[in-house]
Amino acid sequence: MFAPPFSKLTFAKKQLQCQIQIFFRKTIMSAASKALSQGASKTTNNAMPRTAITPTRADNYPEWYQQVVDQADLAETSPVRGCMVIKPWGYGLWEQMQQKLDKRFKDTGHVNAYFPLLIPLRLLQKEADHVEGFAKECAVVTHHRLATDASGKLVPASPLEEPMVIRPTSETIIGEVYAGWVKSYRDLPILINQWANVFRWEMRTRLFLRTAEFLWQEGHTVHATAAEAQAETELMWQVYADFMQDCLAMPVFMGRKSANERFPGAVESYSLEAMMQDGKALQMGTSHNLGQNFSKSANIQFLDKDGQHKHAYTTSWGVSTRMVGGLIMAHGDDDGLILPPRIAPSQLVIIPVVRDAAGEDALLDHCSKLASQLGSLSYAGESVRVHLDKRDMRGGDKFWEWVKRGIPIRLEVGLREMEQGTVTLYRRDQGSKDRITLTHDQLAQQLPTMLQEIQDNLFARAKAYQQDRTYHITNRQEFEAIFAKGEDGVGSKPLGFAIAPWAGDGALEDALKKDFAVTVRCILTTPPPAGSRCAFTDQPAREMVVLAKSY
RNA sequence: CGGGGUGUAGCGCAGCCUGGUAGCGCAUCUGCUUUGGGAGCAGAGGGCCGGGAGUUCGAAUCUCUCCACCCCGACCA
Repeated sequence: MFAPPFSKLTFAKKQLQCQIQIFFRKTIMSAASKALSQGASKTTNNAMPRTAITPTRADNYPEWYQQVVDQADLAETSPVRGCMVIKPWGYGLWEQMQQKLDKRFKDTGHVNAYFPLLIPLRLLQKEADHVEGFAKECAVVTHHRLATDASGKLVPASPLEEPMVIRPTSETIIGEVYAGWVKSYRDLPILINQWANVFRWEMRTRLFLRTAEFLWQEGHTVHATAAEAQAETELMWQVYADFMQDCLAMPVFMGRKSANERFPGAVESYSLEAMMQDGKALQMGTSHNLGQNFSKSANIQFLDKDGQHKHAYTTSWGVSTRMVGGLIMAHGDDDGLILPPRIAPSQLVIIPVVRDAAGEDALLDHCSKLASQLGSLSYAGESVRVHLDKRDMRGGDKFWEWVKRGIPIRLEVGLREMEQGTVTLYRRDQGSKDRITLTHDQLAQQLPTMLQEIQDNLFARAKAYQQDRTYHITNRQEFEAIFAKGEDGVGSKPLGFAIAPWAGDGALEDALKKDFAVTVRCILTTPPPAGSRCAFTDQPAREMVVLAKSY
């Protein structure tokens, strides 16, 4: 066994500096290179507990995020620039989100429909602000055929008379269609949602957080009055908030968007802002009151009860696969993903501990029965989702794989448990070695409660973190304590959200963005305390804003 | 679109300066040993070295030229 040249280690220097130093001293070089090539620490040193994910959140948050996406088997980059492959465990998460949201949409009177992927250029052209907002990031289809050139290569042929854009969002095409549907006040309201993919030519992409193509839902509604449209916008905003808190166990700040941050073409945008564990904000969803902007550009008119032709009022609202990224960064730890039970694709995994072939069949049979027994229980109005992991792998590998995937509960069942009629249970919201032994009856009795405990626990943790990192500030010095970098590259307070009385304008927002990379995430609905003054301009405060760095 | 970098086995890399047709770790497969935790030992399979052209007896290595991707900026759910 000889030591490999140091250069071999350089690529991972950043993540593994600490480990490398230890390894060098101990000259366990084979262990080190093994660890490096797996992108995971294999240290056996007690002084530094081994984590399933390397680096840790504290060491390198962005890299930790990428590793979790990889190690939890959620998604990977694809051969297509900027586009991801969502793998079954990641897609399962999205399916759970879809299911829960869809129910809420239906419960509030909406129905689903589907509109075309391609949008003729002239439609996009119609709304000026909208054009300006999306023009730079559209993929454009210009040909409708492929031909082979002299060298046998496929080349686009037959140019389209009018190019089409791949929808970056569907306001324009849906507006065009709605214009044909709406004639009378009797046709209103229209309450439609679409589950779809959209495409935006993003410069820099990160799995789930910003990819060129992503999956989302977009609700598009039409109303007879401004008040109805406003009510719809706020209703769906609230539906999102309930979903995020109840299912994703994520607390959010809710507020209006400033003119700078508003959706192109909207009169008012309302957002939900969640805090990630690095103190940065992630916009989890938006609900827009589009006023008459799109109904005028698409000519959505109706004959009202009073015999007058009027332009309708429209709204749109959406959330995307980006929420998966938010979920990872809100709940994950240094051992990987942690999933709230309500949206976990599987809530419980049974890992049979097989010692030798002798008892294997009986054990698997025993576990299958246990799985169906547990699967017949219900939690949060649904059957408990149980997975039996029968794969022919070593137990330890399976154990850690499920830790990294974030499954809420792991059960181990070996011959010993089988004989005793017990299981060994581990909760993902507790230490990876913390286990309890339960009889089947105890388990069946306690499981639903335990799932809810995990759900509540995750929310409470996220909420505590959010509150801990939310600072109420009244002046610029307090702002800079959070966001201005000192000599060591960090502020004197941990990065987080600042809530400030505000009387600023777009120019001030631009300045804060330029100097501190901080933006107004949203304008809270709560008014500023009487007599309070803007933290930056010292003018009488108009409103309270949430300031943060964001994804 | 500006600045920098990288393309060698599934993944991560070495080899290139000083040309002699390819190596390491992990992963994979097989056997034995292990087994309440992310194994051990032994063996095996896997690469026209991003594409093309040139120099040369000979190119992963030198020259030219394309192409792709990554990082930093401008943009964003």
